[in-house]
Amino acid sequence: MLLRDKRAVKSRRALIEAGLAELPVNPMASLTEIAEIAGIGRATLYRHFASREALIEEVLKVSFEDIIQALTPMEKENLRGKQAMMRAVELMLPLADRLRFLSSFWLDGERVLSKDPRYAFMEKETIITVEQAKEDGDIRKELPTRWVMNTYDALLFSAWDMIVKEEADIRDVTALLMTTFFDGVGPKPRETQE
Amino acid sequence: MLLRDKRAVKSRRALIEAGLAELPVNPMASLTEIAEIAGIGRATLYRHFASREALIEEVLKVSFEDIIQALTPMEKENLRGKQAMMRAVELMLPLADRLRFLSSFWLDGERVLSKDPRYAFMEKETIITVEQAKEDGDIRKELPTRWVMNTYDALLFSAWDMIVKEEADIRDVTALLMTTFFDGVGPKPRETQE
DNA sequence: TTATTATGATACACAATCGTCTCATAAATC
DNA sequence: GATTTATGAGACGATTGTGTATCATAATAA
Repeated sequence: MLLRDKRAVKSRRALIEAGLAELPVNPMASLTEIAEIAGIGRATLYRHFASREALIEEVLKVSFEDIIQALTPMEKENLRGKQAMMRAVELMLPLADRLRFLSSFWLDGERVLSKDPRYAFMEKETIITVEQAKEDGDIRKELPTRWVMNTYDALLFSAWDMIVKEEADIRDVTALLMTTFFDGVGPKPRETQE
Repeated sequence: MLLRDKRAVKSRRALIEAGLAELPVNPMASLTEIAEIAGIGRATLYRHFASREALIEEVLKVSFEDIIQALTPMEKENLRGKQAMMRAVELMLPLADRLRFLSSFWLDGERVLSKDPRYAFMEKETIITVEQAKEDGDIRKELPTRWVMNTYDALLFSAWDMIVKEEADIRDVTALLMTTFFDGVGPKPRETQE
């Protein structure tokens, strides 16, 4: 299955999308179910992925790749600290389903996403950015970087949750996220940004 | 199995604890595995719980009950708004494993926790408290209550994550949570309290 | 057009899980 | 101490998921 054929590309994509959508909601979904959701025969699933593990691994890979790819525009923008964090939110929110998939495997048995080198890469970038924001005075220095990062991630999922439930659109949620993150929910929003 | 016997009480408790600990990490865990973790024979598990579903339902029930019970001291304290939210965090954080279990079944297939009447009860209380805080000027009125609640929940899990990883103790995390929630991570923490 | 290739359907063996049952044993209740 | 009751171990059939194989068909590539 070398993906030279239109059909193979389409099948593969459908299977990955099915896994991406179904596995976080129903982690016990059988490969039969996933194939059905993808609208593809079970046998074909096995032609593309040797096992359940292989499918999950592939969905993880695609999720990481998509997120990193979504962030590539930032390479040329030379943002730092707070500005970089705001831009990253904007770019990642449309891919919240990928983030959800990653988070649903956050603690999954053997896998332990926090030890994945791809996660480590993204984490390292975030640490740098948070510490820039601290230097710039946009984040209080006495807050542990780990806590700030957890908060950042937590708010991203909170934002995603509102988007999928259609309680707000991406624009609104991005604004809510940034103001809550930097200013909290308390009164009198401050001018912390230029 | 009417729980008049010491042994039955102990077995039941062990099984629920095993489910509470294992299912969020490994949602595909078989009942054999859960029985082993509990240190109890598989046959005995079936004597207590008719099925996997029944076990999960029971763990959910116990989780809800424990959380609500942990919050009972507040009935006599007559707190409102921000004060009530801070106190609730303090009381709930030690039960973060229960919260984690609930959250891991947040979107689980048929269940959809957000439609559970027990969840609806807790949610209703939270809505009231958040709106009190808005009236009191402790939370900005222009923020959607739904967003504020999501943020609150998200930070609770963020806090729990640091606790289980032993990156901070409950006291520190409670303080981080409250300051981040009400003041954000930005500079110059304000005097929003009393 | 012709040759190639992915696909769906189906059948298959294998393993794991499920849920029930029995029976001897050990612990509890009385 | 006598009786009741929960337990562990094991056997059991039924069901379900897994992974492989085959074959006719339809879409693609050449």
